[in-house]
Amino acid sequence: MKSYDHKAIEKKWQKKWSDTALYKTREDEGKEKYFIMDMFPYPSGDGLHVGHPKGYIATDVYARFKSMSGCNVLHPMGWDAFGLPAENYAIKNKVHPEIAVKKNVARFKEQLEKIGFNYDWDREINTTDPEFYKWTQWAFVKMFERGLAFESHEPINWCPSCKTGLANEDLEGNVCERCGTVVEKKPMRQWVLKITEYADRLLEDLEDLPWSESVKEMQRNWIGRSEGASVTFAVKDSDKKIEVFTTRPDTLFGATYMVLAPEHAFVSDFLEVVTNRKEVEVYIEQTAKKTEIERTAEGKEKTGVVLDGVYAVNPVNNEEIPVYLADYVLATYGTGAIMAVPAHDERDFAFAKKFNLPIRQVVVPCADDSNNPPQEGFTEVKRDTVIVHLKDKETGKYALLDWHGTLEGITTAIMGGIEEGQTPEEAVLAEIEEEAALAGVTIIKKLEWITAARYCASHKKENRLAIAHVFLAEVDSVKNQGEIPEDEAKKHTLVWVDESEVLERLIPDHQKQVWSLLQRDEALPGYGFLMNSGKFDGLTVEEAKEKVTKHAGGKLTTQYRLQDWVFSRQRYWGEPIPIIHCEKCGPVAVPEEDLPVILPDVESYEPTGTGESPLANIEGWVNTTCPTCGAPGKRETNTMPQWAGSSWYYLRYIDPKNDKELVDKKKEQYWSPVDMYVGGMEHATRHLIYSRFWHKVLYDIGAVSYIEPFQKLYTVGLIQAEDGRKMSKRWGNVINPDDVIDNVGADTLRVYEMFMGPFVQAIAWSTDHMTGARRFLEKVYGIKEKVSDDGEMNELVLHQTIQKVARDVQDFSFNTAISQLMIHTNDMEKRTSVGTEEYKTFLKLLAPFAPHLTEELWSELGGTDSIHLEEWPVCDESILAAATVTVAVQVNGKTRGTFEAAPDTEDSELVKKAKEVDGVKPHLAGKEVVREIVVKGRMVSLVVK
RNA sequence: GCCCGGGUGGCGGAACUGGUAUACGCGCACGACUUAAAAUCGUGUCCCUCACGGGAUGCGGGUUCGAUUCCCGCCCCGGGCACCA
Repeated sequence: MKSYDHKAIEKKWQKKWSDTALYKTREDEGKEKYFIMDMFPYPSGDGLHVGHPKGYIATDVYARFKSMSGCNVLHPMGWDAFGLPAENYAIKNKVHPEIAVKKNVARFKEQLEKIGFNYDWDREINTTDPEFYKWTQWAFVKMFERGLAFESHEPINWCPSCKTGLANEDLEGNVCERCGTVVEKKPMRQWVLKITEYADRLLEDLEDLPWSESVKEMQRNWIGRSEGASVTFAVKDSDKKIEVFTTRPDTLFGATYMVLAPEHAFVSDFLEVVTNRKEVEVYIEQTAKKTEIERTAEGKEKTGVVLDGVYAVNPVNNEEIPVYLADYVLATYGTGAIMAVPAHDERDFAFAKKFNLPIRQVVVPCADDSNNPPQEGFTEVKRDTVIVHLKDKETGKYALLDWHGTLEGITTAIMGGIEEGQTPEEAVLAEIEEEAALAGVTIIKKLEWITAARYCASHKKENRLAIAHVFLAEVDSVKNQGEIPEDEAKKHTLVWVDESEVLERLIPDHQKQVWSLLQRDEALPGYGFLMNSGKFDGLTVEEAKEKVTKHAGGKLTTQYRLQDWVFSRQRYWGEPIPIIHCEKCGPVAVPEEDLPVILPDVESYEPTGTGESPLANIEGWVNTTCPTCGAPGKRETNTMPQWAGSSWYYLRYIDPKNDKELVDKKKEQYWSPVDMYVGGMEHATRHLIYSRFWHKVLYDIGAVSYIEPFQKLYTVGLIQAEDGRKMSKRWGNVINPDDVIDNVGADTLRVYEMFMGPFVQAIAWSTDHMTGARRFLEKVYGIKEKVSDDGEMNELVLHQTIQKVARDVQDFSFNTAISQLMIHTNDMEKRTSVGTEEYKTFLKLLAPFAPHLTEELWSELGGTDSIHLEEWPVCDESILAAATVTVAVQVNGKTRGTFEAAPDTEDSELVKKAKEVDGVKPHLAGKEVVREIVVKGRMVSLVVK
């Protein structure tokens, strides 16, 4: 299916364009500015990601459109080509990182030019350029001076294969992202950035960003803010104290034991005191050996050991409770210690069951009956009641009551009040006797919780709070069922239903809840009011939180899941951390005038294997003098992670050659923030949080003028293999873009990738569907034959297309933009001739999508300059406004016909016309029109009786 | 388990702010051209019905003159976090 020679055309124009940027970065007066960025590498194999150029094509289309629309466009290339892939390549092929980067960039450029990507390459920067990383080091020094960068000796992840330390972002689960080896824990000195200090701002400023909800939500989860209280427990016969964090201070009275993280430092304080020291030490050792995978692979099965002889004192009631070590408590979150409330926490519940610890309910789950809600101003009355689910052993069915009269519509289990002097069990048997006339009943389970419901007894002007004791009972057979008394039968009908239907038949929420609790063996949900809590009984959970905290002498606090950012690597590669260690002064920042600290030449830049950076072996580099006191000092040999440069590189693109400051303030104010950032979902929680943090630090030190770096953010949907799986060399299902370009051309590839579906959505590649894109371009090419100056014009379709393509490209809805271009093409194809002006305008609209073909046709039509430097066509709104509209007519909500009308037709005239439409008349015959609704330019809706 | 996103023909998908559901493309069927095939062009293509008409946007209910769109309950798929107290 070859009707135009894509190879010749594409080659010709790529050559002509090679030294012309099709959208040069400009700062022309009076033009709108646009700063567009993407982060995807396109080249595949050899250490780079296997991928498709969808992201780049999209930003390219967008940039061309903006440029043609008269905007100043800044569109630099992404970052990944210079980062981790290059490093991997360097290590694997034993070449210097700088060479690896150069190779990658050259290749990157070549591949992008193949798909018609062509712009101002002079702005590019990369990590090996000291002029660039000087400013990364500069920012680090500023952080150090503000206490935001500090040293720490926490255990870190160690990859035994790469022989290097890894931060969380280098891991997938607990597996090294680069080599797939399971990592170990190893204590090591690290530089850490205090990102937690920015947690609240990172969270709050998220609100106003026009990002997709899912990315925002991921960041919120990642930061993981939770509000609660910190409470201190004294230790019996000791001056030690244990502080815990809890989100449920309202359940303090339910704490029946305490748990410490086994790896937590303060555990050793207790070793002297415990009477089972051996056992405790064994457990600590076992936990340390377990990898994180083992810990989670064991599921939620709880393990732990008691600290015999150690008791904590609950500050709310001075109760002495045992203390355990268990690995379900993490040393890294909160204080590394918890109070355990088994009645109201899943994990504590599971642990308590396994270790036979007491479970004390302190919150009664209480639901307001939505069918019969409590009324304002009624007297509050409390009743003790029983609810019993009765099972017929023979059939397996359960007894339910369908209520009549005032309770019509309600279906419940058998229930009733507990009379004076009755036990709940006696009440159960009595109710079954009364309501079901059954004897020979056995109670088989009593729910360990009590529950409650509030409802309104309107006839007595009472709000009732029913405290319910819940039971499960069985009857051998219903054969000897007696006569149900008349007064009971009047109130309700007894029905027997299958177990699977019980839940859906039960009507007030409380009844459903009771059934669910009876089925499950779980901790209780987190709403209701307090019990077993002394003077706080009866308060709601919300009311109690602050009051109980105060009573316990604790304070309300906030915790985050987000941890500080481990910012050092033991590698050659990367920006050296600009610190000098002096024996007298400690760690001292390298003065600004001595920046950048440049990587020395080195024979082997592979990891040393000892955990130290290869730089540590270069004595001439390591030994220096302290900038403060002049005494001998040693340089920091750790280097920064790849995230360092990528956290702010977008700012450097604005002003890549500046040697005076990070970025010129005026230029920064002009171009910032990035208007459109396109990347992958994998950046949602790491790169995008790190950049936001870095940017906010720069804002705080006055280097930039906006609090957020990126405005619109689009995450590109993955192109899956034709079989619906991920493209992977392992599966052999990879579609190589280079082959596609060879077969059908770069233009077809571009059109197809933009047309295949919504930009953000993951879609499977389909070579079949791609033929549609090729056919479309062939039609466009074919129409050229009938183009003439006096050819036929369809202004309406043309201007509709101008409008829709502009709007859709703006919204990144490339698929619908192309759809409209196809509609226009089909329209031109049906005509015998096409006017030159219309065709030329159409080509301009198509140009961003199919740059080579449109450039060729443009020049054939006499264009001397590039079509990509033309101006974007302007939509003539008056043509659209003057077009007649099709008005639909609905009768009682059903469409019965349509008619054509001028857009400015009066409402009354539209109604009159609507009533005369053929398909409508029979539906009006003999009926009265009671309502007429007119939606201008769209429809008339008639309601008849 | 918790949170987020989604469910529309045989397939990819479209539908402005509640206003003619199924645009555009792929596929399929029939026809034209051809000795023939491919390519191309034309016509048709949600389901039931000869028709009138009726029914369909995961399922059930609600609000509305009118619901893919809003509300309530459920099912399924995708993704994120996950012993985070």
